[in-house]
Amino acid sequence: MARTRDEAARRRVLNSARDLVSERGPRAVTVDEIAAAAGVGKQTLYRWWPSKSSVIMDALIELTDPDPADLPESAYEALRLQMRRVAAMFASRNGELIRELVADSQGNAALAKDFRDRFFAHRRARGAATLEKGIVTGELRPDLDVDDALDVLYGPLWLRLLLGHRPVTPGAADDLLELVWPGLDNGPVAPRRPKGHRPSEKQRLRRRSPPHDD
Amino acid sequence: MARTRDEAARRRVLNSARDLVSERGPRAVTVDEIAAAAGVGKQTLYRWWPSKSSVIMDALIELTDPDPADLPESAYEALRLQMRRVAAMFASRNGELIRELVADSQGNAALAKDFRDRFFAHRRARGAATLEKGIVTGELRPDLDVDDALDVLYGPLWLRLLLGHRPVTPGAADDLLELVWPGLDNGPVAPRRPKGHRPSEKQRLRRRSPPHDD
DNA sequence: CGCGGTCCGAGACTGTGAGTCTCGTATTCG
DNA sequence: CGAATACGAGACTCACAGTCTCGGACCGCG
Repeated sequence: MARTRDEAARRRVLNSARDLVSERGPRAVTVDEIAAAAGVGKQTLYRWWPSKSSVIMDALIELTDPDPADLPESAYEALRLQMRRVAAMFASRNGELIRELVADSQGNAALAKDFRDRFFAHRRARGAATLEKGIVTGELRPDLDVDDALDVLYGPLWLRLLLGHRPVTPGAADDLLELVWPGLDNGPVAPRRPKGHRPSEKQRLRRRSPPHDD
Repeated sequence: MARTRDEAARRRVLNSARDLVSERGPRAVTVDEIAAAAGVGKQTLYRWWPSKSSVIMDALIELTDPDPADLPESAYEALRLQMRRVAAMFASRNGELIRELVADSQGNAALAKDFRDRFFAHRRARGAATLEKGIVTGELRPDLDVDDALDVLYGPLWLRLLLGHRPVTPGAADDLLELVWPGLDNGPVAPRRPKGHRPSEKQRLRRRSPPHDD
């Protein structure tokens, strides 16, 4: 006995949010602008989203969901690829969106939970799957704590994104994985660590990283 | 040919900021309240600090600077202690301040730089010193990249602080160090890894961490 | 086919709090 | 002693998230 939700309006809002935000950054975009660009009343927007940040998060999730794809068999190479993808995302315009959402999540528990459940958890599950598979194949330590390992692998990338003390590059992902690997590796047993991931002699003698260029 | 800065007023501002913020959290405190509690005009406050966040950061730095103290000889134990201290700080009321400052740093480049230079860099330098000493003594790999190692050790704690997907506890610090250690350790040579830091059999068989209780 | 409930676009309105401006007073350097 | 500047107090501006109000459009149900 009533009117149904206007799906076209929903799409216009998300598209406008995406465009405006990737053009001028999330901080500089106002709710009024998103609504006006979408040709939508503010009330319509607030009927379906609880806050501006929530709209932007929906737009972000649409932007970044495509992924799965096929991963290398080797756990090492699969992790390397996954970490590189995250690094690339952090370095892109989407990284700015993510920073902003994490910022708004401080002091907004509902948004924080939404971010964890709908954005973070998905990606984390992919990493967990890779690790668990590596444990099954014997490439990774059987007693490996998957959650701790994920924190150790991805924490540094998040730290760089949010603190900005160092850039986030694909090369950084390689270095971090290489550094952590001995703690994940199943050591002397089973399928040994893949050849070729050990650093060159030049790299091995390096102590402080020069800035990466990739 | 003029009046000088009122040092007592500066102190009153920082003390009021500290008290109010630790009582009600940084988000809930307004500039007007800080100024009123300090018995100071808002103009005086803005004459010496560029923003509310800047005031809070100054208060935080005063609160958390005391530390150096004597560290264990062993690099492993020194790192463990330092990581535990950071974990404790993150879990305390100061963790909330830090989260808030990082949040405000997104989209405020000046504050971000200030935070890195005056808060983050100090603490990071302490960790770097521990690592460098460990390299000299031969306990740590001679080709260790100190910056990468710091990111790997502390990144997970920052991630938990800012994302909130898992709690930050001293026990977590222990687990993370243990996981990363094989990548830092100088392996079969020189002063071997300290005895007693290897997990018990019960712990080694654990895959996913149960919640820590310390 | 028509009626009532809900959605819609548009935009006025409110609330809040950071940061600025003004003013009369106090201090201190020259 | 006087010009310059800091001070306390508080009024003011401004931006913007979020709410409310309208007349009109849509749609399921009877």
